[in-house]
Amino acid sequence: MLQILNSMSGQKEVFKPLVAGTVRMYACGITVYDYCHLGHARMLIVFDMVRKYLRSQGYHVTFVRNITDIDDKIIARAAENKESIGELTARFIRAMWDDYAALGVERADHEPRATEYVPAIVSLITRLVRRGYAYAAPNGDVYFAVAKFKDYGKLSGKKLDDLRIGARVEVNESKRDPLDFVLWKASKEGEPSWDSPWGPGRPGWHIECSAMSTQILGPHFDIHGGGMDLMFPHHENEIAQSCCACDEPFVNYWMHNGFVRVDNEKMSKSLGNFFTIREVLGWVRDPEVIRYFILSSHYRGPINYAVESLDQADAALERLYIALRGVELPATLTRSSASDRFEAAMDDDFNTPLALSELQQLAREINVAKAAQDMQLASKLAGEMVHLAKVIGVVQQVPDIFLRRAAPKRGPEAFSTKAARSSHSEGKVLSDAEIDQLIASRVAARKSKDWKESDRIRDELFAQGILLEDGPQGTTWRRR
RNA sequence: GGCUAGGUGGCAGAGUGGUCAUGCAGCGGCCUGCAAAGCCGUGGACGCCGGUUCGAUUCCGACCCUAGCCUCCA
Repeated sequence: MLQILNSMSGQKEVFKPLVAGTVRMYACGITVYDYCHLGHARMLIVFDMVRKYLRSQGYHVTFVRNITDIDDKIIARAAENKESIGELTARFIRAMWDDYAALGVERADHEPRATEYVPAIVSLITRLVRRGYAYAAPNGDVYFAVAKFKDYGKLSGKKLDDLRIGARVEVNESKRDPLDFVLWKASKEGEPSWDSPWGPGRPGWHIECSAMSTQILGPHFDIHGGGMDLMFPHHENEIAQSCCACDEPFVNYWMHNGFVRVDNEKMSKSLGNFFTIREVLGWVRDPEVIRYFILSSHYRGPINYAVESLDQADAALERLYIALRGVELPATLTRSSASDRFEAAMDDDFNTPLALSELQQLAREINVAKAAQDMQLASKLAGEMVHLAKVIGVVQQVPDIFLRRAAPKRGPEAFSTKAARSSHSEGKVLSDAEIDQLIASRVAARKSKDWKESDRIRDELFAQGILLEDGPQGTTWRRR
């Protein structure tokens, strides 16, 4: 029985979909004006994991992740780069998809773009104006009147009066209440614009998500997710817009993932202390390492980026792959109590660290079976492990492919954003054939008990990052 | 100032009112020509102060500390 910690209530709640057997979920996607960073990676991986797990439990999942392709920052960046907005966003959308592919994050069922939903946005705003929840200001902007929505602040636990006291909102003469937020922005000279009943303009950020989610999933759906930083004001505003426009409850379960920190500070574009996904991909032997790192903490808590954490994830994955090495996967799947424990962990608000520990236990059992020469049992357990791991998107490769991949060299820029970004040259890499040849000479040396020569070759290879292991079936190698 | 998370062994990171997390690192053993990997065993922890309890790291209260949100941000 799946339980989800609902940000709205702050409680774990038993998950009950609106329509039996189906789940409709929406996650706020990316504003495409730069490369995705590790913070985005966490959001992407977390909700990909949620979707995969729900699917593995037999739900038919419709997943929507929007793309914000019109926004102040996009306009500014395009001007800075002297390229068109369309070129800029197309470039970063492609880059984003490459990052998805690398991380094993599946594309959503729908990836609506704000610019393609302007009619839906305009009609939603029209409705809010007609119902008295929004007003057009003299300057051509349209604002949502926060005070008209009784439940405003419920998600983030804020009260309107408290917000007004702490408000750092810039003074804006057009707003009736400083907390009112913009639904439609009158366009300035040279900015992209769409026609509307309030004159040429473009949508505000918050209304996009309401329009796209409602249009695709309906006015009331199951799960809405995003980073913690979106809880206020973005999600709060979405709730206000959607509820006031549709008189429906909007979302049943709100999920928010924690931040990625670096040097104990939130990683963010505005602080400039971010590592992009493509950078970090260059510092791990395999993208699965990033996924394992992200999923080895619970999605809601904070995680700290450190090269050491990547290495720990690498070591943990290595152990799983070493267990699988030399074991044939079975044709049919069998379940043991490990599957029950794995699912119990996932059912408990997606406790991936605990679920991963079940995989580690399975690795031990496989190793024991292998040592006892019980290859049938080892195979059975390996099949179960790979099957479970698939649910969260790790351990999906042939063991030797993972184990023989070279660990990349890292410059100082991998350790801190403060270090200068620099490129570094890769050392010479031995080919598999060369490695096999050296191993063959060493096997010969061992046969004649020439330990000195045997160790010399092993040391030589080790200096190249290649680790030899002598087993009953002969000598195998992997990189470290 | 308001609101929200969180403080667990050398590190990372789960969890629980009284027997085990898990991974890495350490120690002892088995295996190995020696290693590596693996297996078995093992030490080490719950921010601080009170309270409830037969018993609290786990529940309650105060305090200290950290991060986040209150302005764009996953």
